[in-house]
Amino acid sequence: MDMEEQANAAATAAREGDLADVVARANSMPYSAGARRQAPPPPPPSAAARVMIPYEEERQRRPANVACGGGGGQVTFEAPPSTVVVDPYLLAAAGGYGLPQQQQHQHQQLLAFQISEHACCAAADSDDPMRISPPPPPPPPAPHHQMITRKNDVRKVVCIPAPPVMSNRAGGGGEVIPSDLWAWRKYGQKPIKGSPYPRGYYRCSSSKGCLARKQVERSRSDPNMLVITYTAEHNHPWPMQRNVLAGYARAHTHAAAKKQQKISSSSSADNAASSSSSNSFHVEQINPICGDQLPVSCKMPDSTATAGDGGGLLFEGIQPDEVFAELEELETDNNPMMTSANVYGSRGQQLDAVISMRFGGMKL
DNA sequence: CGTTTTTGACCAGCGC
DNA sequence: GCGCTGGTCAAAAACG
Repeated sequence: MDMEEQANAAATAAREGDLADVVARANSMPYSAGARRQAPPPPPPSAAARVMIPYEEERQRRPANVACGGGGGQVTFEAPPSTVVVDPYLLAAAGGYGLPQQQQHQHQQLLAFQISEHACCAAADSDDPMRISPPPPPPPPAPHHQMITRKNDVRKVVCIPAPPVMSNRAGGGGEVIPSDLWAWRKYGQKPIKGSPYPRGYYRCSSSKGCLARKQVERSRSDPNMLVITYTAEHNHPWPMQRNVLAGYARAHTHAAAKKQQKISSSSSADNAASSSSSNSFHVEQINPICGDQLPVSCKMPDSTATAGDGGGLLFEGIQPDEVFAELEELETDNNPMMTSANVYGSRGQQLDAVISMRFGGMKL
């Protein structure tokens, strides 16, 4: 299935006011303006998808049972049970922190998609699902079968639908990523051999001394998927207050961004949708623990898009559970496939958009 | 002033 | 040992 077509279709439907499609539309929206100086845009996705990468060999040997919904086609393969772990910081990244305990628990259930050892990204990278599902015969374990850092750090890999490649987009060679609740600061970017897309390196800036890092890159074979690799853990439960304005706007207030904002403002409905969708993303996921295919719409807060996210501004003036309740009502009323446990607002701005969707007479 | 992004340079792990 | 590659550092520039 052509994910780009699907994204476009979703975007079109979203403009018509359907909530589910609005959420889906988030996937196709640019998340932020990156920075100015940038590498030339990556080659067309189609070309990238055909690139045979060094990881292919390893991928074919990989056992598994974890499916990764790629916004379209899903690839199922096996993953070592031990790798299926729900990480606190990942849960927080998905909105787990700050929620009532019961909701956190529910959230954790829904977020049991965390897949370590790049199982998910392997699926995302795969340009030939049939090669993986049904799984190939169990291969002999490779010495470095798992995508582990050279320092033997355990990594957790999460695949999320990515915005379409924007040729004029700045930030990581056109890379535009959704952020989670944490504050990330980009500290490096490298072109990766075999991939037309650069990899961005981020570290947690919410707290000094936090070792948490993440790497963000587009899937080699599926540009519509972002592969986010988390390394190390946060040593703090919640993004701390900080001055997010300094430097932050750099990635958001460039002429191009402003220009685009101007254009998009022509439609108020469109505007509301974009202000909301541009701050969230949606994950079609499968619970790897029970193996059940539980499509979960996980609308994660995206405070700011790229690394400079305003973790410290979370739930500004609005209680999380308050919004949660609203969203629960909203979702159960309009989209049984979505649950309140996986829909969040992270900032006043985003929540305003969400709430306006709820009360603004917008068709949902 | 504090923070961020960008980017070239540097360092370390791995394979040959 | 050497080269390749990935990961990190740090200076410069920019922003509110």
